[in-house]
Amino acid sequence: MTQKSQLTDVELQILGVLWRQGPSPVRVIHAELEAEKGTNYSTTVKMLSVMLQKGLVTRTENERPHVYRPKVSRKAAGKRMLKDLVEKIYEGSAMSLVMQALTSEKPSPEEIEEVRQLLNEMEGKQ
Amino acid sequence: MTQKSQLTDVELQILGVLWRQGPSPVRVIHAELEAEKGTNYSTTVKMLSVMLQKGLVTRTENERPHVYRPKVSRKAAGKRMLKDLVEKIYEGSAMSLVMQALTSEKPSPEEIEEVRQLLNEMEGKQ
DNA sequence: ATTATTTAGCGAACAGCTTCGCTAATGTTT
DNA sequence: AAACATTAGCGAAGCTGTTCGCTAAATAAT
Repeated sequence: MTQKSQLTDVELQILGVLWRQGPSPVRVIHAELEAEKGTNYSTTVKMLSVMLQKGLVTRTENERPHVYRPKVSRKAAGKRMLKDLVEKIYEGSAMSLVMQALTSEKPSPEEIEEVRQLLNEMEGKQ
Repeated sequence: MTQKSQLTDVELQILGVLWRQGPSPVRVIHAELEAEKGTNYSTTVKMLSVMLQKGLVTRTENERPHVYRPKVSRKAAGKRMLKDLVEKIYEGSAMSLVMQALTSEKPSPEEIEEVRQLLNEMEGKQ
C-alpha cells in the first residue's frame, strides 16, 4: 500500500484521461492506456471496475457502452497528494515545498507575477 | 510500483528518521517504526537490508552495531517526488502546484514575505 | 566457559495493484 | 436467424513491497 488508500498509478492515469476528456466510455480511456503502455483491453475494463467499486468513478448503467465519470476532482486529488507529500518529505511545512517548487522549475515572469498577486490577496485576508 | 523505482512508504519513513537523527543503528530506527506502527524488529532489519541493496542507504561494515546513513538527501528526494506529483496531477505545471499549496495551507505573514523575497530574486536572475 | 542478550540474516508468507485469458452478454451486419 | 464485432465480467496469475518466525552470529554478563 501507499498508505491508507492513496490513488495508484494506473488509477491516476485513468482519472487523468477523464479529467482531460470528460466523461468517456472504456474505448476512449483504453485508447490512451494502450498508446502509453500497451495495456490490454481487458485490463482497462478491470481497472475501471475496480475503481468503480472503490468509488473513484461512476458510470451510466442504462446506456450500453457505459460512460465513466470521475468521482474525485483533480483539485481534490491534488490537494490530498500534496498534503501527503508535505507530510512525508517536508515534515509538514508546505512552505518548504513551495520554495523548492519555485526554485526547481523556473517560473516565467508572468507566473511570478501571478504568484505575487496571490500572496497579496492572502495577506489582505489575514 | 509507483513508477520506476519511487521511494516507498516504509523507505520514506526510514529515510525520515535518518534525515532527522543523522546516522543511526538499527535500534534507533526501529524504535520509531515500532512506536509509529508496531513494526517488528526483524522487519526493520529486513527493510534496511533491502534499502542497502537498492543503494538507498549505506552502513559501516567494520563496527558492530552497524550504523546506517542515507544515501539520498531529503532535498533530492523531495525534488524528485515533487516532479513526479506535478507530472501526475498538474500536467506538468509546477505553478499550479504552488498555487494550490499556497491556498491550501495558510502561510503566515513571515512566510509570505519569504516567498515574496524569493520571487524577487528569481526575477532578478532572469 | 556458560549463559543471556543483542544484532543480523534468510526464506517464506502475505497483501495490494496490475495484468490478461477466456467466457458471456449485447449489438450490428448480412 | 446466423455470423460477426463490440463491450463487459470473472478468476487466477504475476509482481512488488512488507511482514515476521526462526536461526545464526556476535557481544556482554555471570
